[in-house]
Amino acid sequence: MAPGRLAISEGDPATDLFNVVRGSVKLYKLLPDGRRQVTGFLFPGDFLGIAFNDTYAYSAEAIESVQLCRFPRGKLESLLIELPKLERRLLGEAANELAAAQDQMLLLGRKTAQERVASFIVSLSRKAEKRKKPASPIALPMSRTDIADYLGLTTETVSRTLTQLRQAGLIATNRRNQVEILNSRGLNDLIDGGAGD
Amino acid sequence: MAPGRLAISEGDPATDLFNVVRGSVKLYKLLPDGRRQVTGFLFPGDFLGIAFNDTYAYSAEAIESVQLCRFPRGKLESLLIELPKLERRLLGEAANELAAAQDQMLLLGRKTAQERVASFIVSLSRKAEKRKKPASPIALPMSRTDIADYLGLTTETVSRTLTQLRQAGLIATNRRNQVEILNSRGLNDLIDGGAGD
DNA sequence: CGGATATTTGACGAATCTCAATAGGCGTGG
DNA sequence: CCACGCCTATTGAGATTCGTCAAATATCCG
Repeated sequence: MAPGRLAISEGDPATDLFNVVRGSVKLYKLLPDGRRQVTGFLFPGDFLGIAFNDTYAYSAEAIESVQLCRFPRGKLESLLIELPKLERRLLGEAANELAAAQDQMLLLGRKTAQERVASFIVSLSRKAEKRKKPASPIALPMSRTDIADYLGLTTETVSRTLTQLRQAGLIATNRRNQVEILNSRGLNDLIDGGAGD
Repeated sequence: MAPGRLAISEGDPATDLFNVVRGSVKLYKLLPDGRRQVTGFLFPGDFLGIAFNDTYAYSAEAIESVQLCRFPRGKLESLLIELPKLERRLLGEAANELAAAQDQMLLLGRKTAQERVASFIVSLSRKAEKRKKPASPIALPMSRTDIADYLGLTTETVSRTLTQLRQAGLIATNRRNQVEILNSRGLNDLIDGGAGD
């Protein structure tokens, strides 16, 4: 699936469940006037479309070229009955998403721009590690606009904040949209106001 | 359980699952320096402690005097095996929480103070309806501080915004922490920038 | 190499926060 | 039943962070 291609659309009937095989995906919700909130980024191994309601709660769009593994909802139902372990697995996935959502609420409601960007970088780094990838440098396949809409900021503020972090010697930015973590300790201190306040 | 009493604490082993029988509960996360994000309010019928991980992701505190129905985790496991329907029910609850969390991310990341407060009032009104209670007037059992920490604002901004909505003729405030919705249409227009922008 | 797009940087303004003071509500005790 | 005191909510004035608008620079790709 090509970059920019829509996988699912908010409000559509939730007919399928997907698993990301390759590439990355962004999830988002829109307001009528175009304001956008990116609610998450998905990477290989993540599930897409965990909606036990009738319709999807958000839209999903490919960032990089993406390969998805599709489970039609109907077959899923019977699969769940055959494989109770799968249901438990999905339940676990949902719980993880829920915990991530709560962290994100804390970020959006109470963190400063600097704390948000630092949190974002560290969070991507940790996710990369979980996928057995190096914790640094980490790729930022999404645009500044996507990051801004994820962090509740503007692209300008994201850009300025990255510059600050770079000037503070905490990170370095590669030309290939990669971020290298130079001072992991310092970055972690920033995340929840432990220092730098 | 008396108001202010802690039901579960962030990071504690997730030993129990609760159902709210009577009263209301707030869920929240804290930053080390005391900043707080309220991630949700629970009312009768809602589940508390849906954490399939080892530990709770947030703390929970009684707002009004609360009565909880407790399911020890161990018994729950066997219950789930006996009653697959319960597991499905929990899955549904988790999905609903997830959808609510995404709405809240949109609110925290992209809505103005006025839109946040209007959204909050309407959302409480809808929840009240689901519990077969009148859609107006609605009780606000939580303090202004709780509301502010839920909406990512300060108590002062919440207070000022309520005053604005009152002066605009959209709501009336009872002395008993109740809000009456005078102009439902107007309030709904505010929620996602449909008008008033 | 050149045009289009994305990112960075700059100057200014606005929404919200902070700090401070006032007013209102509620319980206790006279 | 009313007065006092405490706590919460409201209101006000000024500060600050972040957003807006605009321009410059970098990157991508044909």
